Amino acid sequence: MRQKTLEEFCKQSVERGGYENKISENAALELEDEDEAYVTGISEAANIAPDNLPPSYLVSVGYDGSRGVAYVKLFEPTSQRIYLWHDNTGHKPYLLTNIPVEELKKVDRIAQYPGLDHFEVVEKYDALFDRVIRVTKVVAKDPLAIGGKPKGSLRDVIPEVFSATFGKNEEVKVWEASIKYYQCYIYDRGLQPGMLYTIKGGELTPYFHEETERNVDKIVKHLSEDTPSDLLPYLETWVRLLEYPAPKMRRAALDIEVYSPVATRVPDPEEASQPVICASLVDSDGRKRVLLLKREGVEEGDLNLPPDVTIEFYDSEKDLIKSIFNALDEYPFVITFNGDDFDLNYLYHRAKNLGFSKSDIPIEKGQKICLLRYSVHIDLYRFFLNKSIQIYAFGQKYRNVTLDEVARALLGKSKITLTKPFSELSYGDLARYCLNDAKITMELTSYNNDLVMKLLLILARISRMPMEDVSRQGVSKWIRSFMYYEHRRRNMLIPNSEDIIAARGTTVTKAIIKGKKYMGAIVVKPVPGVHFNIAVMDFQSLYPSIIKVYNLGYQTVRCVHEECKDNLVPETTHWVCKKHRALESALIGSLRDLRVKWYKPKSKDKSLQADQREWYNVIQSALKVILNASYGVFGAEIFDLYCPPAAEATAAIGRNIITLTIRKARELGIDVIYGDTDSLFLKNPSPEKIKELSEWAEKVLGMELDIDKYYRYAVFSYRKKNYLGVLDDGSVDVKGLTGKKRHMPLFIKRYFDIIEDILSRVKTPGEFEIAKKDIEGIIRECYTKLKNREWGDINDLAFEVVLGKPPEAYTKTTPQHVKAALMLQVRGIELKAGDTIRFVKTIREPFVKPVQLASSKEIDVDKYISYLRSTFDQILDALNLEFDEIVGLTRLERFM
DNA sequence: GCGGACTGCTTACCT
DNA sequence: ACAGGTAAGCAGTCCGCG
Repeated sequence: MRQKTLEEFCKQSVERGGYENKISENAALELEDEDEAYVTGISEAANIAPDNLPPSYLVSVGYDGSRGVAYVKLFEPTSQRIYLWHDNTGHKPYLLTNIPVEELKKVDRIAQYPGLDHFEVVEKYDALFDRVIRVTKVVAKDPLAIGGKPKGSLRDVIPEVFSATFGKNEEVKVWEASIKYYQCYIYDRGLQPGMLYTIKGGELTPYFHEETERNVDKIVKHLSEDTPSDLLPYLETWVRLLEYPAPKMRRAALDIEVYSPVATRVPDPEEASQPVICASLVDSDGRKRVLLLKREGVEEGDLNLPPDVTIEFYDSEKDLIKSIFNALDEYPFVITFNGDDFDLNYLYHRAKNLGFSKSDIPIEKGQKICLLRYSVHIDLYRFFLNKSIQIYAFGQKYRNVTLDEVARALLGKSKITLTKPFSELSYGDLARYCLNDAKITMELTSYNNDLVMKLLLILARISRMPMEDVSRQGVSKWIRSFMYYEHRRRNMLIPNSEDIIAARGTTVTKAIIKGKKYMGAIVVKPVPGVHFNIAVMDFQSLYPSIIKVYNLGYQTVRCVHEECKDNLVPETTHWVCKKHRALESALIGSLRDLRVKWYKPKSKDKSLQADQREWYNVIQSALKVILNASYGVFGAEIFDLYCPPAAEATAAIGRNIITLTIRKARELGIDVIYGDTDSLFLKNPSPEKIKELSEWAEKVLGMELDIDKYYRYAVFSYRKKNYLGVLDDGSVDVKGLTGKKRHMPLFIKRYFDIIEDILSRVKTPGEFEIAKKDIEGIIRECYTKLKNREWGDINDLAFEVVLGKPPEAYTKTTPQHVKAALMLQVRGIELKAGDTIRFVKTIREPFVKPVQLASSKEIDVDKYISYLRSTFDQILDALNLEFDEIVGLTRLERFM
């Protein structure tokens, strides 16, 4: 019998659109006419996964407190529904300790502990000391007995009881007691979030798709030649996780508006004292609903919304909220922008205030998050706030994480600007505003062929985390999670952070920057001037490569074996194990190889179909996000496998590699113009020389050194991290130059852009001389305009600087933007960390003013001219031009 | 009391 | 709440100065 292809699943789901639940959906629609008791959402029984459930994606795992077991959420792509499956294997939470069972049994506080289940003796591999140890597994009836109770869970009680008596010879140890129970469940059962499962005889059973499996084999085989053989099993695991396609994920975006008596105040969701007056639901099938609360004295306004929008009026707020709740139960995925903090939080408390019973509220409120009982809630605010996502997945396209700015950057759409407070809006205006928010929220998950949803799925797979968690947590948690998973898979003890520090010590090099822990990368002093024909070479993911090739990890750096101590890391006193492969090295190394050798090339492979290429591009971006952070986490205290010597060794080897490579290049007679961390800028190298250098790197260093790009020419001053390069197609890379920085006044930026444009047209050294004259002219023009105070809009002179903390928190110094911020605050404008302050330079104390308060007369022209000078000097230096000479001419001219 | 040399703080950037 | 290195500008401090 032929299996359906996964694409067929997905297509089918689109066609049938998940309309299997017509009954409850209609019930929700008919609410208005019902006088009866509320129709509740789907009953839980309807959501229990039946036997032989069609292949379904495991999207979430949690703990059901009332049943005292773990549960999983399975997303069935044909019906587009979520099914729940509760654990029936008897898995229980536990911790590990070095206190023997007999000792534990002697103490009533432990032996009689209410939540205690039983003790076991287990063996674990202790990677820090390369030995197998016997530890006690303390098994509990519920997760709170292990950790998290304010009064003292077992993880606190055990050290408390034994530290006095036991502490003389050996320290009391408790391990693995701070892992969330549902993560523990994922690890122990080897579950793969984001992958396919079915239910067989009541058991949660992985589902393998033959065609995809064959594909996995093919890819692994293809890559097996140049992968170290011990990494092959890792490669295969990753490839399987990445190759299974993503389903179509039916979802609704929700946005609510709340009445507010004070126009400038957003009502506090914890109090929820004001009514919900509007809600919008926009779903992935294009359905759009606006739910409005009827209120006294509200104008109708223009209620002519597009024909695909359904407007529903509710006499009672309770009915309106009930209607929202029904939808929340229906959709497998619910999308919000800041729903954790506001929308769902507000609805939760508002429903409670209105007397909803617990079972009528589908929202499960945590400390800082809001989850849903039968769906997966994705709060896009949390996801887009993630720095790694912001930088590496979206290339810094947005800066501030607001719905408006993210939507502008990614979709080219924006929020509707309101001229009146919510309380004064007509139904029509309110509906339009709210609907627009829900629409762009939805679109943030659907643009680029559901990029964001696919990214979340892939990240859930790699990290082994529920989709809810992966969307809310940072990259260090993702990395920790897949590393913990691997510990459990290999029956390795997960060390405590202090165990790693105690066993491996700290760093031995001195950082260049005060306050940093160890020395980082090398930046080569550039050769100033204009250089034609520059080849930029770089090492493909240098740090992950080093971790792979040099076997770095907490287990291997400064290992316990005498015989490894001669395997030294350059410039340090650290050595690396020669006997065992570090877990980090295996996991990160295999991920790196996959990205470099498979997913990145495939994402650009024109012989593939567009949607396949797109899918591979999602995968390679996800890998990029993780790989980019993989070295950093070693050196981050907040990372649970923090290992400073491992981070230091990575950077030290990196310095060694770039240094050796520069030396080799020079030996080959190539001029190295510049280099930073993992890159080399080579002047006019012949293809043969490039090849030779690359082969040398491969052979001697075991590193892949490739051409990244060619610059027609590049402009360097003496400054590091500061250059301009013109590519063959005339596009320009500007790196680090002040004229491009975010905070610079638009007036200066505009002239900088003109110069950039002039430079982009230069093709030959000859053309350069003409360009120079043009540049001089532009600078003169800019200077004259300033001198004559002809800047037009004063806003164009504003510096835009972001507050790193609230204005009051600057105690050591008061920078200029803070001075301006304080002036605004005096006027009753509240400011917080992350707000951008727009200010101009003025002639009188304190020499700054927020633009809003400044007039053109008080502008300090000389200050701006000195900024002009320093900004353009970065380019003029390289062109052998002098700012003063250029503008001096004009002064002469003016006197003549 | 004031200017110059210096250090420190802060932001924005690069890899 | 991944790392360190660099540029730039301003704030604040110290020291010398008969």
